[in-house]
Amino acid sequence: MANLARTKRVRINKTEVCMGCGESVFTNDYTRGENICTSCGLVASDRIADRGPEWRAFTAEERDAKARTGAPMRLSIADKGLSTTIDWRNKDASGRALTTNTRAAIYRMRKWHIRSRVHSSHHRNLGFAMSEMERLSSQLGIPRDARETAALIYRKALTKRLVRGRSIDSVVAASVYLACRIHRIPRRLDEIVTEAKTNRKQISQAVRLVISKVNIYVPLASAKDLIPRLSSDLRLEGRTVRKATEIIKRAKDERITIGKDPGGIAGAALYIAGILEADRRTQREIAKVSHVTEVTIRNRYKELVRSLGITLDTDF
DNA sequence: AAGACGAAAGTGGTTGA
DNA sequence: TCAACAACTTTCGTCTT
Repeated sequence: MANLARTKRVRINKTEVCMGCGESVFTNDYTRGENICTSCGLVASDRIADRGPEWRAFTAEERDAKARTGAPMRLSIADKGLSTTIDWRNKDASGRALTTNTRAAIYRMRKWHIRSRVHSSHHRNLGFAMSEMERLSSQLGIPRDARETAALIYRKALTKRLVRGRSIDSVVAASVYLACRIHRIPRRLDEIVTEAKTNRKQISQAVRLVISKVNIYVPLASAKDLIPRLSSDLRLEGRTVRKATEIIKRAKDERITIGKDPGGIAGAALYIAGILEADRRTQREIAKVSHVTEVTIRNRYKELVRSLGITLDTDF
């Protein structure tokens, strides 16, 4: 009876109903880490946090037994955030100075403790890699969970000895890029390249290597995932965005998207949707935000119109 | 004058021998 | 390792709004 009001964890995604207008039209804007209703523009946070513990306890003993403490384990810290350190001060827990004998013992312990921590090249490597990864993903605004995925990919690559003979930076950049793909965060390789410490060639080599040798499923970049980012850059209206999404879905079913630049497909879909919904943008504007040329937008849009049988007559 | 169109030639990456 | 290839880009003259 007492626990009836327990908060439920709620996850909002495309299938959820908008609290603002009641329509079920959410799209995820992973670039900005938000969910935006395509009908009324309501922005909802990804999750409504449940601040309470996930367990229930009915007696004091039970509570004590179930309580846990400490920071969560994180893969993006070289030692997963679980290391112990030995203080440099020669004082005991209550602040008293140590005796000469104990001090010598502590000194030896400290020495070996530090040595063992950076003992293997593996750990040393991770130390460098994780700080670079933190820098890179902060620079690119990558959300926490994608960073953890990137860290996991890097660890796998390292244990498979893929970093040998390659720069740490290139494998780090590749891991971050792949993590974005897995989390469907639209980041082009070029965006990673501009912030990374190595060149494009090395990074793309590392990307291919990791895909082939590390056992991870990396989905292909899809036009659908680009829609939220592009449409908000173009300030398109909700109905246009929905129309574009529909066009992409149909194009995918018709299998005409294979091997094509997703930017071109997404751009063309938005162009068509703009005409149909009287919310038009020029090919130049769209080409600019989609990072393809006007010619590509044109080719894709001609192709889409032809194979989907879309008529662009707006006056009726 | 801006936007759209399409032809032609050039570029970088993938694939298969 | 090389050539063939598809997709995409650059450039440019022309047509449309």
